[in-house]
Amino acid sequence: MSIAETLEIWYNINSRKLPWRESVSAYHIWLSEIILQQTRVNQGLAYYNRFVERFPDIRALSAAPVDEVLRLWQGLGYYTRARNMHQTAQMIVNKYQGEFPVTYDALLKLKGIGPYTAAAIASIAFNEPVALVDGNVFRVISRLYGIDTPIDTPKGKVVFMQHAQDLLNTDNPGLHNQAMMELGALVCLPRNPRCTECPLVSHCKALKHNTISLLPRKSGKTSMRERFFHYLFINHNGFTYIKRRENKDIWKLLYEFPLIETDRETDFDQLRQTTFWKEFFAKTDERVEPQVQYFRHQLTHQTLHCRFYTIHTASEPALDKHPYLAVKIAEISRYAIPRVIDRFLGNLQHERLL
DNA sequence: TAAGCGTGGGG
DNA sequence: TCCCCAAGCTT
Repeated sequence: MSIAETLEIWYNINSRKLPWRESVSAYHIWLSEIILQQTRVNQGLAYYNRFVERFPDIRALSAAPVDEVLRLWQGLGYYTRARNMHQTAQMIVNKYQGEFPVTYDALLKLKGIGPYTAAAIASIAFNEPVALVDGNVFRVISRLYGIDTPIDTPKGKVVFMQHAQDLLNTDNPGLHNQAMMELGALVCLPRNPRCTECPLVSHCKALKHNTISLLPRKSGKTSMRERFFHYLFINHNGFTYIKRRENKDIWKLLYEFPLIETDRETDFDQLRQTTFWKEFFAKTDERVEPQVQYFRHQLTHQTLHCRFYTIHTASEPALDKHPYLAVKIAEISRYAIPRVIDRFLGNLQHERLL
């Protein structure tokens, strides 16, 4: 029996039951694939269900304001995915009469759809014989064939893509692709893989050569940046102030409190000397609560040191130079906010309940 | 082309 | 606690 045949038999017995696997609609496949980019099934599942319920079809999604889409996406990370997904929905409704393109090449042209997602939709929804390569497939193939070419290089992408395409069962490409990923997700794990349960154990070069723990190989080299965020949580008669991040940085289009960013640890006195502070509080007297809440927030290539200063003011801060939005504190939940601000607000609520 | 983009879970 | 990793894409 071929590797592909063995794999499919295993998949038909062992695959997880997941909501998007109940559907063959390109919309559902697309939605799940965008959500699952760099995201575990367990983390994305609830988001998928919420999106399908709120936006049952692509027209509903295209008609929503981007702020609502981001609010629903809040907490999932990589927010560009939500913006691109929304734009693509509008493109498909306005230019393609609400119908997805049906080929890999055409799908690839849409925003937020790269080689992986185009192959996933084309093979699963439209039965096109294109292999896909994601993190799971890199792992399975590198071990199966004992390939130590680094996966995070242009050459690596070519090499692994070729092997994946050679291995593809063109009779049922969608099933085959999902089976490859499922094997990586359930059996061929990054650490402590379950080789005794693996249907391909007799074919596995890495197991034979005892190189499982060395594969897949990565070229490495990543740098870490430290940033210091000082958030001003204003309370003026139950109102606080927020603004949408518009620049090319993290959390684009998410809302946040007035922010003073520094490139090193900064104490409170230094903060009060900043131009922003002087301008912002020029017209009012600020009373800062003594306890400052600190959160260390870890991103992939940045460590954020976030301090939240709760500040009561007698009158409204100067909004002419700094166009912040006044919102009732109880109504912040209407806006999409970064996880670390959500954590801060959660702490507040928790303390008040105690 | 390499760097940047979030968050949560697990070892 | 720290580091790795996860159904990748964009610029």
